[in-house]
Amino acid sequence: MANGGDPFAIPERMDTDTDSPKENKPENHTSSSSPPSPETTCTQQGMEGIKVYLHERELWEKFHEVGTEMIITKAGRRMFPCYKVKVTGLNPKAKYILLMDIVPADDHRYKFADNKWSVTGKAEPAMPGRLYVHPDSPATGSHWTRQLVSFQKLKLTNNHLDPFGHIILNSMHKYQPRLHIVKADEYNRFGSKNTAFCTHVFSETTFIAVTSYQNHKITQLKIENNPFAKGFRGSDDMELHRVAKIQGKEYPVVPRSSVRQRVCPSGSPFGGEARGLGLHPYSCENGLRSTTQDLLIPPPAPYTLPQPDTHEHMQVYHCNKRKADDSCPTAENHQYRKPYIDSSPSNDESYYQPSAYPQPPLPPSVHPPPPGLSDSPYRSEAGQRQACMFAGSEPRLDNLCCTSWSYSCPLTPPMAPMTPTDPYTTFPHQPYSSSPRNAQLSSIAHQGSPPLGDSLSHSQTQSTRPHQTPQHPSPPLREYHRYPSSPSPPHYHTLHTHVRGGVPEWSEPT
DNA sequence: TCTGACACGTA
DNA sequence: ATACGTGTCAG
Repeated sequence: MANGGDPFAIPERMDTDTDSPKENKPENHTSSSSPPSPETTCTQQGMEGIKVYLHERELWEKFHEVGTEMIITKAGRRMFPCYKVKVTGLNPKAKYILLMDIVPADDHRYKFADNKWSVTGKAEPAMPGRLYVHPDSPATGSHWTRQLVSFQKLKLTNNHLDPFGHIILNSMHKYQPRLHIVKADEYNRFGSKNTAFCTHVFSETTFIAVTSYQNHKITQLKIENNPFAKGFRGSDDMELHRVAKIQGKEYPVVPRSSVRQRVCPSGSPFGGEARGLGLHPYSCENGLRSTTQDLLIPPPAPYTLPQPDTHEHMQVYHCNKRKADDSCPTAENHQYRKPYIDSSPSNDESYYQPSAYPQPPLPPSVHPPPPGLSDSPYRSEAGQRQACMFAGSEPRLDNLCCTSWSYSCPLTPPMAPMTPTDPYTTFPHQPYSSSPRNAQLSSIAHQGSPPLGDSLSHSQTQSTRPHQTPQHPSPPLREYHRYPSSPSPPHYHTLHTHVRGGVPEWSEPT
């Protein structure tokens, strides 16, 4: 195993990709010059025609060719390149929830040695899947298509007990970010039998989580392209010196950015010889579409996440921040804002609020938002709201409901055997329960949810080109165990964003 | 491997 | 000016 192939490559992907990618490119294609390719296409009940284009794909590809690394820290670290997409094909009047999750790309643990990544063992149990709901959600198609949708505020952490709602990852493991577009119903809810959603995967966004950069090439790419790292950029001369130095020659002047690692002149370390990891430079293809059921189906054992039981494992966070998301301005009328964590850390992160949580089981009907939810801070603070996070062993979009966040235990059986070592199996998530909202949410959570799966309609698409093993013909997602078809965990998640009078008015900034 | 103080940069 | 996003570096 191992590296033999391409560590970076994603194991079987659902490749049903079909649609030809590079065809219709929207004008707005955010990514500059390159192949436009509509990286994705959704097809299904109301989701057909939706296309998603990865912004700055060329930049992603540069990183991908080298083997993208994303730093994970206890406090949470943003991703760079930032995950931004251009979405087209949405019904201007319909409301959608856009969210992301990051799933294991495979079952391996990696190491970086000899200037290349290689498999060094079996992956740790997957962290509970957390969903990062774009702070503008829910919003109209018009809103989402008007401008780039940025997930720049999303943060990655290696803290399994992270209280901020950041996405939890294991260091030295490879991951695949995914974007989900969920259609909300007229009440801004979703999760009903007819809820439609589609999933978009850009293979060039796969990365290995690290606590410190391993490949110096990646460090340099980050420094060269991330504005916040400008301080580490050196002059050309310095760069020359730096390079020379790392190559073994000594020079008097060395930029700060200089380093601890040697540059590897050839090829991408990632995948060792697997230069062509198969993953890169391709435009995304679309076409993957699975039925609702596919998504609902629990991932194969290997991929499964812990606990079947759990409410305790589900978490939904909502982040209310003081500032509007840079790229995603939102409504200004917030009425509420409060930290949900007692011991909240001082930064604004403290405004993340887990909306739902483990709680006692509840009544089945989730849809009418539980009292109180309507007033929840969620909606309010729209302008400040940063994002919502969902967490669970395996989030399931199909269970999301957008009027309030909540989850319930699924009918679905546990996805898989829980791993004893999984921290989440035992982590109580107590911190969150302090929030009233949480209580309410939780109250909704856990109820048995209808087998949404069956009726849930959605479509999935994947931008990646089919590479490697096309052996799995159909339900791509399911076959890939480390790559669940949907963020679906064993629980039932419901998202409720405050609704007033039935239909919240998410203002759409211009 | 991982952590946290640090300088330096953006916004 | 403040807040906070960066990689560095020593431990």
